[in-house]
Amino acid sequence: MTDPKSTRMTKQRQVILNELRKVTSHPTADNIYDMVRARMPHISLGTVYRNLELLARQGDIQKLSIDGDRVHYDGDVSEHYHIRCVKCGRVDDYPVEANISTKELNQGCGYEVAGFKLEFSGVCPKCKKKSLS
Amino acid sequence: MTDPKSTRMTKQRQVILNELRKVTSHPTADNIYDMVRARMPHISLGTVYRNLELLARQGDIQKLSIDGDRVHYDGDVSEHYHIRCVKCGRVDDYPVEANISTKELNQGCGYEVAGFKLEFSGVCPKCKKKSLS
DNA sequence: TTACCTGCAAAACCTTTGCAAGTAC
DNA sequence: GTACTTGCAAAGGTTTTGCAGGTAA
Repeated sequence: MTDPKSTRMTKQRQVILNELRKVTSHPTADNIYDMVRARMPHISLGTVYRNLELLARQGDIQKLSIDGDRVHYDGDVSEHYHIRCVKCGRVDDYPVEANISTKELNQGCGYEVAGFKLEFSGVCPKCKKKSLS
Repeated sequence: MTDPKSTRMTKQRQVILNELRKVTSHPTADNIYDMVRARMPHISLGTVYRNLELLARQGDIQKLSIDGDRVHYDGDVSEHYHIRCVKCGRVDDYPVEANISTKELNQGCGYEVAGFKLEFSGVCPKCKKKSLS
């Protein structure tokens, strides 16, 4: 896939973006496919993937791809961090300040450092309850 | 796959561990398959995956699964961080101190926090050169 | 009008798994 | 002897892609 020179706001793209901005649940591509199909039954999964990729490249959404498991998407592009449940895979926002300044980054091993990813892991409230019973 | 009650040090497992400890290159399962096949031509890729999983669960090696791309493995289990080249996917050690204390972690959003993953991204020296020409 | 985009289905890709034979302990 | 492990090959699940017809600007 090569980058297009310009992009168009198609109905599909708009609906995907809307649905994603509407929730705080960090859905996977498949989740988003389901959400969007409720409004647009004939959309294809391929289109969902193509648009998520494009929107992420444009900076309209965020791709959360930490930890091997499948990719999650976030309509909130402001700087914040996440926590993933090791039992069920659920992803939530995690309010913490990371004092890693990007200024001090360009010092190691010859890389042109661009940024970092930080993700927490743990057991979510629901799974905590479940393991008690 | 359920955890075995005890594990045996098979030749395959030993060679995989040796090869991984020998390098600092953070290879993927496929890379390791190639490395091991040089010494043990009949080993199967399935065996490599099974052993990497098991060794990681035992804490003998580290699984680096940040950032969507395929999983890399690290024979060095001491605490340190990594940087991944956004162009070629290469993974190197990145010497930085992260002052995120695990004590302050159990405060957010009802999770039982277990840990965090931190990975840097940038352009590696080779790819920097390439993009200049 | 013309890139860009879509739906569909097939392909690609990495990883996991079932099974019968082999092996560490 | 008996779990644990292997090689092989097939299956699994997610993501990507080719193509011909559609559509935003």
